[in-house]
Amino acid sequence: MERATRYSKKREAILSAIRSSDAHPSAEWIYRQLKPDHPDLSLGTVYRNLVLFQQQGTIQSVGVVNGQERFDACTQPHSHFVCTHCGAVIDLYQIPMDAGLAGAVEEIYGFQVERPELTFYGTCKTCMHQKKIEEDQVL
Amino acid sequence: MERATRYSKKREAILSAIRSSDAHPSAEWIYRQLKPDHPDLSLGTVYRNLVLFQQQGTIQSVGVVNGQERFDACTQPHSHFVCTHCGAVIDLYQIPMDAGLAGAVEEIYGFQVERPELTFYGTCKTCMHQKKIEEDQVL
DNA sequence: ATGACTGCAAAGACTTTGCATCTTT
DNA sequence: AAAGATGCAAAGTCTTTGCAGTCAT
Repeated sequence: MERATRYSKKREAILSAIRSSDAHPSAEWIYRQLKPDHPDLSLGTVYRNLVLFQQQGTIQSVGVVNGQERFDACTQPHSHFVCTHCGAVIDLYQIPMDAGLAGAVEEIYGFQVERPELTFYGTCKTCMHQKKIEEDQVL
Repeated sequence: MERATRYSKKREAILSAIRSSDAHPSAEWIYRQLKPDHPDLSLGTVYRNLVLFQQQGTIQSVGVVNGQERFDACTQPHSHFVCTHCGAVIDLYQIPMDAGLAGAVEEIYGFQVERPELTFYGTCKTCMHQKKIEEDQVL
């Protein structure tokens, strides 16, 4: 038995905020983003709706970065890059995920794969420049 | 200037606990594992050493599962399976990671890749059996 | 009117940290 | 003796939740 879902202005705004960003926002980011136009928005509502969207399959978590869970409105399989310096999460649409691997996992190990995730951790362009500047200053 | 590290019995025990398990333990798991033989061990020490091991490159985080960070003493690139039902994290040594992709990310996007991570989320064998039993009971 | 949605604040879970004490070198 | 490592407990962060009031249907 599923619980009925009603329309809610704030829910719509929350989903819209996620969809309009490619930064893979956190709950806190969404909250700060919407607070000016929705002064009575509460963080609890953001969290509750994030749970709902995930249950619906409308959004997906892309993992926890620096202690905060990050979300993606694009639920098609695609790769990500996570900058370990600034915490940026960036879509890598040009890096293909081998579609056959999920099937291989199911065959070889007998697991049921719901979602593959290919993520690269490292330093983004901006932070590389920043690091270079800092190094030059020290030398 | 680096800070010197001295020998410590507990540090050794913590690393050994991680190395002797293939379950990708959490801080809590390590703590409970060692507590019987080290009654005066504190959770803070476990956390502090986990940070140290990661800085040294001795261990790696494999991400946060059900709110708890999980660690791996095997720092060679290899794939993982995460069961979203029981939280198990399992090595997939037979699922190769395309070694060329990291290079492609660096070339195409100009990022510096330090670590690729290929993870499959789904239901493990044990939980699939469990689910089947539950479904049969309902019907 | 009913049941879903929300704000608010308290509670929870996990992790970090300050300080006094103990260990290693 | 000097500096690192630890225990303990408090504090910090992020997230969840109970309850009373509000809103959609």
